[in-house]
Amino acid sequence: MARTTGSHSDITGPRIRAAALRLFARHGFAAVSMRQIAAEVGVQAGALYNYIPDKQSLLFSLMQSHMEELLAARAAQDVPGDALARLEAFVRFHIRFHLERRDAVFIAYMELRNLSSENFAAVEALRRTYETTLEQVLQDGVTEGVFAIPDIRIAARAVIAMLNGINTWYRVGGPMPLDAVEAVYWDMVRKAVGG
Amino acid sequence: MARTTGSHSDITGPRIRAAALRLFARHGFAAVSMRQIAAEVGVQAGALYNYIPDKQSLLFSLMQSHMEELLAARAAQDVPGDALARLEAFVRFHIRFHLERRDAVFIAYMELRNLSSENFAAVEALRRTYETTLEQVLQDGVTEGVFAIPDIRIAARAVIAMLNGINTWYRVGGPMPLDAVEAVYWDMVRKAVGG
DNA sequence: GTCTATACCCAGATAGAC
DNA sequence: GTCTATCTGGGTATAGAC
Repeated sequence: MARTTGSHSDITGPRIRAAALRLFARHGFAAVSMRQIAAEVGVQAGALYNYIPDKQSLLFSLMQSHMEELLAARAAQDVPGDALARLEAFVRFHIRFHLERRDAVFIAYMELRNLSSENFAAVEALRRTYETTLEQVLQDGVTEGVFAIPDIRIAARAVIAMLNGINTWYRVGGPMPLDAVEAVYWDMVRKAVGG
Repeated sequence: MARTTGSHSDITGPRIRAAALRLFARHGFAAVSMRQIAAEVGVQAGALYNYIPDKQSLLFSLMQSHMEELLAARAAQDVPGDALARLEAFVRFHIRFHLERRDAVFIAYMELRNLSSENFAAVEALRRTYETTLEQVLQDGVTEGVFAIPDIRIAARAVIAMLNGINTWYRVGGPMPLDAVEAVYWDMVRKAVGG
């Protein structure tokens, strides 16, 4: 018979993170209480502090993990090749990765102002690194003569902003297959950079 | 000599709205207290309730006003003409309007989940109406044969998302003139729709 | 219309028993 | 590692004097 009290260190930690991710995404960091998170996990509020030093560290940890997973996945995905193919791969990767992690993506964009300045700087550095991986592809394409882009940095931001917009309206299981979404956005991105 | 207490109904109301707009944009709706707003205005918290029924009505009112001003400005700006010119006008209008009202724009996009379902529906309808004014231009351009767009609705959303991204990085008074920003984004939008 | 005072409730975080 | 109990502070909103 299961104990209702005792040691659960290896499962409670991840469950706290999962519950916080869901609740922060749904209601916002400031609107979610530690007691709500604890209730979702099935422990008392005080028990959370065996796993996290405070609420804000929990937020930062969630954002940092998300960004690091994003960067790792991006690094594994960006294989050598011509710039046009690499840009298409970026677009499709970005769409899929971000649709698979809506909660984390939502938090990463909406809760930046709830980070301390040091934590903000750390997350911002990771975000900037991701942006740079796209800039590199765009720059290579310009060098190869296949892209026509007046401002690389702005173009990278514009592409990412455009793709991030998908999360606000696309519903998995809806009428439009993911492949079709990718194709439509890839068409627009390709044209926008003159490819 | 100025009274420190008494009647100020015609100035206190707007000051409450201005303070709330600024504080909500900076710290988030849930993180801002009525006491903070009152302190910013220079009254006690209880006095706020002479002007607003509750905190959420204040948020809704700010968002609704913003969207209505946006729609009014858009209606005044969209003059007849060829689709390419109207699209350029939309892009330049959207950029300028949104950069001039960063706080309201930020709130309108970030605080939707803090609205009651009725209030959310009202704001969403206004947002959708704005989106439709862009769709109309895109549709006209396709009909005229000057645009090549696989999906009008997605294209409109993509353009708006791309342009909204400007607010996250552009700083008025920074190294880049507004004209240059408009030109770069117009170049990308024009190409993206095949114009 | 604004004030003071307060009702009522919940927040984050900690202490010490088990 | 989790519990119960609690500290301390602050939240929205209202009541009634001025």
